[in-house]
Amino acid sequence: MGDNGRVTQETGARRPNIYDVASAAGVSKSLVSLVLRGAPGVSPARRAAVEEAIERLNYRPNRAAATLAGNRSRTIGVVLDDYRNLWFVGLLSGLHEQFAPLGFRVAVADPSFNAHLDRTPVDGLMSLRVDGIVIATEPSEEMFAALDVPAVVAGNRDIPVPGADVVANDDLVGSRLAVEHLVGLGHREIGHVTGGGGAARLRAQGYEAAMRENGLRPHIKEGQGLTMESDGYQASLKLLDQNPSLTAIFAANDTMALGAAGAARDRGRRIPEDLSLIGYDNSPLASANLLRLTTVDGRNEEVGAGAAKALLDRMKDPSAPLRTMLVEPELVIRASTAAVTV
Amino acid sequence: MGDNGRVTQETGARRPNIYDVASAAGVSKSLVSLVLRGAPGVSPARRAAVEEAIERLNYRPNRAAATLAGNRSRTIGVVLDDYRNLWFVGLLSGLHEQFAPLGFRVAVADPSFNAHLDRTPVDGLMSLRVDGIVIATEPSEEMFAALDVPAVVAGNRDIPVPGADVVANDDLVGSRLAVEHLVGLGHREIGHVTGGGGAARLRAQGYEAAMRENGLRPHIKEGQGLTMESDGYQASLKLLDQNPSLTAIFAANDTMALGAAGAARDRGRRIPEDLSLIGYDNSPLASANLLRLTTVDGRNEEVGAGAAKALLDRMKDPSAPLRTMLVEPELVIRASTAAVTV
DNA sequence: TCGTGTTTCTGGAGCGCTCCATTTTTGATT
DNA sequence: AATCAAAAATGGAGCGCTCCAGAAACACGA
Repeated sequence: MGDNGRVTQETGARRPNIYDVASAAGVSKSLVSLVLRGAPGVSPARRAAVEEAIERLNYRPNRAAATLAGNRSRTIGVVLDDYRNLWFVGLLSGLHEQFAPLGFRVAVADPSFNAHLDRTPVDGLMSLRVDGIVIATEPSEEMFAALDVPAVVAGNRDIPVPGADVVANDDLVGSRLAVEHLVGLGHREIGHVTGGGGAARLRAQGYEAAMRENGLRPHIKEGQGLTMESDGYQASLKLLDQNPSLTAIFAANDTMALGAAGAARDRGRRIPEDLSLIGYDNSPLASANLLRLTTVDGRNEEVGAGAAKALLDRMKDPSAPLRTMLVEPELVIRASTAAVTV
Repeated sequence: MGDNGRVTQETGARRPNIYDVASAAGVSKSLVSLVLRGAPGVSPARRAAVEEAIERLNYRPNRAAATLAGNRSRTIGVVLDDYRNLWFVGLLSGLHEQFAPLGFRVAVADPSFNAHLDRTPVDGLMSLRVDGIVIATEPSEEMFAALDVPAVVAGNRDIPVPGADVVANDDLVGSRLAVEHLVGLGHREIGHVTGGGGAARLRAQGYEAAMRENGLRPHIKEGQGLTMESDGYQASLKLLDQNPSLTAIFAANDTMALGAAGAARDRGRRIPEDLSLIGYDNSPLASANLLRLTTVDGRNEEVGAGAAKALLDRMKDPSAPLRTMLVEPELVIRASTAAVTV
């Protein structure tokens, strides 16, 4: 008993391996391996027999063994910084879209988790023997010290990196889009709220340049912490209090824009009637009906797809010169910006 | 040249393995293995020698080999459903907090990714040879078909599961907290917006029961799709239009509450003056200054910690009876609810 | 000095695959 | 039917570890 038909793994029952499948299908283990990897040059009859045996035994390949034997994991590691900032969602789907058809998996690591076991998330991925790494957080020296496979930095382009290609949206252009949209609506007194972190730095820089080009005086307020909602709120309050003539705020990202919207509400400024507001990222937040936020779309899916391509190129030719690829951002106009009322 | 001091891995240079470390430290590979695993009973002198060699050679253990040889990966897999619904963030940190000290990693899989390579995310984790699985999405039959290690379902408790413990917040109690808070503020006409999915179903059920207990008539409106912002918006619009006398809305989660807030604004209802609003999850969204949303905190960190404990218990004793553990939710009162004005 | 237990250290076997060189089978062409 | 190239299938070696049984080193009292 307990052994009939489809095998339900009971305690102690050894998991079937490639040899079990081979003998069940009446072929060699090597042939099973070929079928598993979808290799060409296997006769349809044998392939079907192997597949049937796999199904019947409820066989699952052991990826640890495959990785060890092949010295490659067919996995791409992605280093994230914070799950709460949703820009990575598009990035992941762009990466996945490119890698999946090639048989590569995408594995995610974030710095806060597993910190006890590895010095950096890169360490963790290295010991998984990933075939490539996408760094979607602010890159640091020690990450690159541990690096041993092709890498590409996605999203951050202000920090010079020793040995990685860079793919990002063009934050400078994005900021210009935002400023010019507001200027086109007649705004002259435009504030910017920002925070720590690479992309934010570039966005502030782009804002400042665009303002000067338009002959306008920049007003930048940096939140205490990073680029969270509360930082956007605090910075916006200060901005509004110090410059009552402000008619528009450009926030370094949508989350900070949410904070800015809170500050506007608390200061009795209606959006967009009394204050235009514009964000960055085109996150799910921006399309919420309460905000209907005009925002800069960094096209993170394209950034992800570009990162995937850069990684694949580098895996083919590790000695090719390092490249930086910039994705052109787009302005998404919703209801949080309006012509300035005199 | 290119061989001085700290070894920077060049193309073609074989990665150091446990034997390289052993001979560099003048010990056996077995001793290196012991040091790597932090085993007791290694003399301080040898331990130091090994650690020095590891550092000098820039050695990284090969987890594939360790997993294969030990027939365990010291990794717990987590199946997520959607990165955009942030309730999982607390869950992950609760899980991690418990597992990290025990030397277990936490690996995340989500259904949409790697779908081409595996039939279910559980398949993917199984071939990684995870030592346990936390299912943080709506469990399905086929997930359990592939299962071969201890599993616990976290967050969803309405679906009966064949072979897994369940840890969740008590949605029925949470809904009651919400309704009673509103009733205490004098509300009688309280609507509920909900959507598809297990937790939502229970929350609606709890709402209905609590309403009836208080002698009130329930008003439930389900969005077209799932439990996203737009579903909350649409359902709330209908609710408000059909029941103009409504003074409060309880949303199945914070994201839907954001949608409800949009609907309220579009119908000229101020929050909380004209309409009280209450959410569920206590996500980062709820604390945003624009919303200051009263919400039910499902205490996801505790759910995560509980799931970890359940999993560890089951790893020790696979034959123990299945358990369901419920975490008591808490009401977080912010500024979106107020006494009803007559 | 010699046991005798305890702690520390070691070599061998084997985990389940991939890769490769080789063998077997197939099928086209004389 | 004989020959030969191409296609399909195979067996062996080895990836880098863990685990285990046993060897070596050490501690301590008789």
